[in-house]
Amino acid sequence: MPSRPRDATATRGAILDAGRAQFARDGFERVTIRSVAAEAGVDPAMVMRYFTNKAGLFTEAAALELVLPDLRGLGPDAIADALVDRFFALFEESPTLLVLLRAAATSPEAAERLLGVLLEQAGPALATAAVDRPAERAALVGSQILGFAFVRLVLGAPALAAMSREDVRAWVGPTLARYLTDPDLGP
Amino acid sequence: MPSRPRDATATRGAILDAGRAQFARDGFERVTIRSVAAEAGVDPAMVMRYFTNKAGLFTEAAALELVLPDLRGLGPDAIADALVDRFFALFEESPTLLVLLRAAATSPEAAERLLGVLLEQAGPALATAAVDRPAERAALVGSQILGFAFVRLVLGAPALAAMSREDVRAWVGPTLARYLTDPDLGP
DNA sequence: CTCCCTGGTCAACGCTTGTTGACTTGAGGC
DNA sequence: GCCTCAAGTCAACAAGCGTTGACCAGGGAG
Repeated sequence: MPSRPRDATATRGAILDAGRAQFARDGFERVTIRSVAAEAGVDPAMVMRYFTNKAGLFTEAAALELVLPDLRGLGPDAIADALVDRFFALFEESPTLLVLLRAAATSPEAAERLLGVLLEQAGPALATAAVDRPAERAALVGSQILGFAFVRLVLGAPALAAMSREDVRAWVGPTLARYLTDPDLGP
Repeated sequence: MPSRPRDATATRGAILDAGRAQFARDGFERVTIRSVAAEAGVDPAMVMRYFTNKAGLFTEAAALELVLPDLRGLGPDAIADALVDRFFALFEESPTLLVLLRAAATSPEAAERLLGVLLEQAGPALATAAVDRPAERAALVGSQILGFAFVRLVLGAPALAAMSREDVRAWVGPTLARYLTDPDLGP
């Protein structure tokens, strides 16, 4: 056994990383504490020590801050580009949003958390760019972003999976811009 | 005990209905054969008798035919209205598509099935209305429809959940129309 | 060197799950 | 009235799960 040096924060981090990776791949229920511990090279009891629960591990693995850019004063095209770039980066830099997206489909708690992210983080930021009806417009932007991520990353549709960041900008950017700024939209 | 009359097709149907309802509410893994049997008022062994497997029950509960309308010769607005109406009805008349949407998030097999529905059923029908790049345009339409359903039905966002069919037409119809028919879209 | 606290191990528990096989019951054909 | 086969019941199985508590070890402080 290599028996790594004893380091609480390191093993805690290893468990959290392994958990996040598995939650992103398999959702909540298919992930077992034993499989997370195995991937982290750790005893299953360590998971309980640091996260008390499987739910506790998930809660921490799914903690998310969108940190959206300031959209005030930008034109429709610039808004769209900024949003596409930010979400593109968000999905690339960490699997956290994918964790939440996957789990939300089968867990009411996770769904509520993702809805909270949408309403409390994305909502206010997007509202600053909406010409009217900010709740509807922000939710529609969220629906297109999540739907795109779902079909691209979860279903793995080739037509969307093959798109580069520039492609995504060109294809869905205008939709996001219009959802926020088109005054003729809505009933 | 009321002891209903012995009727194979009736109990089979009761099991299938209960299974579909629970899969639509909870996804695949949270549903247990015992809970389905209980809701159907039947012994758990009956589920195995008629569907051999939990997977077999799911396969049958998730069988889906979109039956999209013929879009050829329609203008952009008519195309959008027809699509919104059809999917609105699809989600209302049966929980099957919701079953597939929920399960796809955590099961590769279900994801492949939903992707198959998208590529083999929605794809060809939508391609008849696409000005070019039919694969990309059809997938984008699918992403917006599934994303809308996800945020409305799974997350339960109030702004989308409160929309009537006419509201949905007015808000997302133009997006669907442009994804298919806007010649300036894409890279 | 010795204490002791923290990080880590181990084996087991109780429970639920999918699934099985042997059994019982009911109704229609002779 | 009885026989038979389909429909339905019952109890149990093996496996996997989350979780627990008692135990070991190792390294810095005195």
